[in-house]
Amino acid sequence: MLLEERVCELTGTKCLRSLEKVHHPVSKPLSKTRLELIEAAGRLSQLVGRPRTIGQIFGLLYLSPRALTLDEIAELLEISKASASTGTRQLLALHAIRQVWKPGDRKDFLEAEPELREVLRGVYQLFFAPKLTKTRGRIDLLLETLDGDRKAGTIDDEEYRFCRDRLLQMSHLQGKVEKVLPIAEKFL
Amino acid sequence: MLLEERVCELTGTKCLRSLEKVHHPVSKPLSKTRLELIEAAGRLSQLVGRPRTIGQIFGLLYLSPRALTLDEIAELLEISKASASTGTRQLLALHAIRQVWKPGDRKDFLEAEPELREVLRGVYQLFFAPKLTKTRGRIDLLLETLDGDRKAGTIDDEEYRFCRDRLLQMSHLQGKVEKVLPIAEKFL
DNA sequence: GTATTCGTTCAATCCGAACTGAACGTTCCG
DNA sequence: CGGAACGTTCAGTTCGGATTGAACGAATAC
Repeated sequence: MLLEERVCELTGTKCLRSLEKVHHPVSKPLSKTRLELIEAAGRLSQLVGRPRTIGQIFGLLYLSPRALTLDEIAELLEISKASASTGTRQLLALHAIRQVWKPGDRKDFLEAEPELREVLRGVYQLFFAPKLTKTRGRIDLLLETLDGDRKAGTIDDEEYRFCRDRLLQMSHLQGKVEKVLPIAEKFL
Repeated sequence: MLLEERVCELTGTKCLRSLEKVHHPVSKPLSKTRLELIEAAGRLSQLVGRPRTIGQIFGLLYLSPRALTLDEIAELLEISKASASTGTRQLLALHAIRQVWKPGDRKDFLEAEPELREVLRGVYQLFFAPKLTKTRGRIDLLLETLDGDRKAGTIDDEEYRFCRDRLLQMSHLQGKVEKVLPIAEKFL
């Protein structure tokens, strides 16, 4: 096997790293279905601007009949344990997955929240909703900034009225979105 | 000024490129309000996984009392004309901005769609809706793949039933989302 | 005709987020 | 006590998408 000696620049310690595409010995090969869902979930995840790993981990767990450990996740997805750790913690924060403990085993076992509605709810409540309320504050701030701009003489009256009108429109839509989304969620 | 000679690797032609941070001579400095909205729109854009430039261009145009040309957009946002071009074309595809032509001027003038609801509608219809229907197809395909997995003996009956159940749940939620979103849009 | 002035396209570069290996803190076991 | 087995953290690297300069085609101007 082709190997490369690497020196950790921080500590000076050495390690060997394989240059070949290592084929991790998978405990039990994943079915085609699971592999495809993992890929699809990964794409979906990065479609909405999240790291691909997050989606992959959830996809893996969602089709997993039993809870998996961090090491199993890392092995099955062929990612580092570090990635698996950060990914699972993010998913835990979103309430998309849960930790379960098995008696007599120190490992954390992870399983997907089975109710997809809850997952969506978590993503909305903990990810989108905060951004929405922040946006509201920012628009209000912009209206003040605009008044400042006029007083400072940076803009003329026509531009002032124009911008004010548009900012108010933004504020209006923002308010409606904030009202409609929770209602829509009820109908899922 | 610090200059660097660069040779285009494709054609062998040479050019000088400034290494200093060039401070473009802005035709008319933007007001603080517009600058802040541009920044916020840029962040919002990359929050949902789109390039920052897209949001910035829309933000600029939305608070612009008059339509702007490609060159003005590039100059005001301090981005290349190439970026401005690709960005505006994406926004045009989403119906978020429009082209207007002024008699006796060869340039394209660009202005934001004033009705934000229309912008949202465009983003949904032309960006999200296609992904949603594709997802439906993909879930159906996964159900077939799952049958294949069982026949191939890759999975046992228990795993088959488990995965089938979860895939059906996905299908169910997907259907509901596809129904609810257009209705929610009506209420904006 | 040739020379500009547009917008677009494309290979190459750049940049930042995602990922990684190694170190670390903790807990459990002998 | 070690030391092994965990999960987490962090500096450093990788990598893919955003961005760019240059080339290009089309339309106009001279």
